Amino acid sequence: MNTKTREYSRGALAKAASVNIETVRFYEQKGLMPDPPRTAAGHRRYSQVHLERLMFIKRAKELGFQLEETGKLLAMVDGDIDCGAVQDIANANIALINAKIADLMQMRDSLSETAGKCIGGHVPECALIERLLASVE
Amino acid sequence: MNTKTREYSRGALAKAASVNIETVRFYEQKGLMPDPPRTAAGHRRYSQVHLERLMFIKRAKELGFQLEETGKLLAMVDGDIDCGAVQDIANANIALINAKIADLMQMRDSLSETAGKCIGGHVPECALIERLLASVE
DNA sequence: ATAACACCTGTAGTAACTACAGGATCAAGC
DNA sequence: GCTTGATCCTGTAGTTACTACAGGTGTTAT
Repeated sequence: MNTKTREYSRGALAKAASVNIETVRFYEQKGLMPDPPRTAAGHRRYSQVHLERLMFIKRAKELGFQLEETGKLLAMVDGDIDCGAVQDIANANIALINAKIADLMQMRDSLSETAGKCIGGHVPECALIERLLASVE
Repeated sequence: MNTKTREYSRGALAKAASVNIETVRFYEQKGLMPDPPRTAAGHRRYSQVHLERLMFIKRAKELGFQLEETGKLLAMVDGDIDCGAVQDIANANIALINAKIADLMQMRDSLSETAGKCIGGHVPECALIERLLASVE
């Protein structure tokens, strides 16, 4: 537990969380981050709370959550946490990720199989191009 | 070989290739598809050549090529084919796909490991939320 | 003739940012 | 106290690969 209440400018917050400075503003626009208090001149002043929240979003992203799902998770953190609901969101995401992986593996296998037949060089007989041309009918 | 020179409206072409009708216009805007001849009233008239090209783009997409790369492949089809250059594009794409797969697998493994610890129910102790909250410092 | 459909254009929306431009403010050094 | 350079502010546009509308014109079938 740290009781020290550090403050951050937008740039400092972004740096502390290792995200792009513009991303912070973007998350505010999207409602994922709260509008921070401002200095008299209108500069944003963030606290540790904001940094935690930004890190939360970043970690969720690293686990493949879309911002919309991340928003749902944050809403639960703000309200009350339903571990069952969280599990549902997680499982849906796992299914989505698995589908993407399957798609990509299909692409890769198909592509590398064809590309493996390429003989190289400046010639008109190219296995990959032939495959893509595969005339209609 | 079919010598029958069928003609297609935009909708018919899209249907023949199983792509969205708007996608055809989009590919024309991007320069991947040539501007087709028009009827007196300005309606596009496509031929078999256009259908072949649209199918080419569709197949390239199925192999994971971005439109820009697909454009390069098409340029070679229009000019002269360098199988070595095609191979390079293909290999770059395979590397890209593999990187995406690795990323997604990392996400999935990490996520399913954590989600597996969730006990479900309407409780505050949620393994996934805990992990995302992981306080700073 | 009229209805229903397909086509035309331009524009805006999607996801998740990123990158300006043009101006205001801040912090540090002298 | 003043200057200078960094950082901040806002609004807006660009990225990828489409998709979806609105409001109007053309085509086709009955």
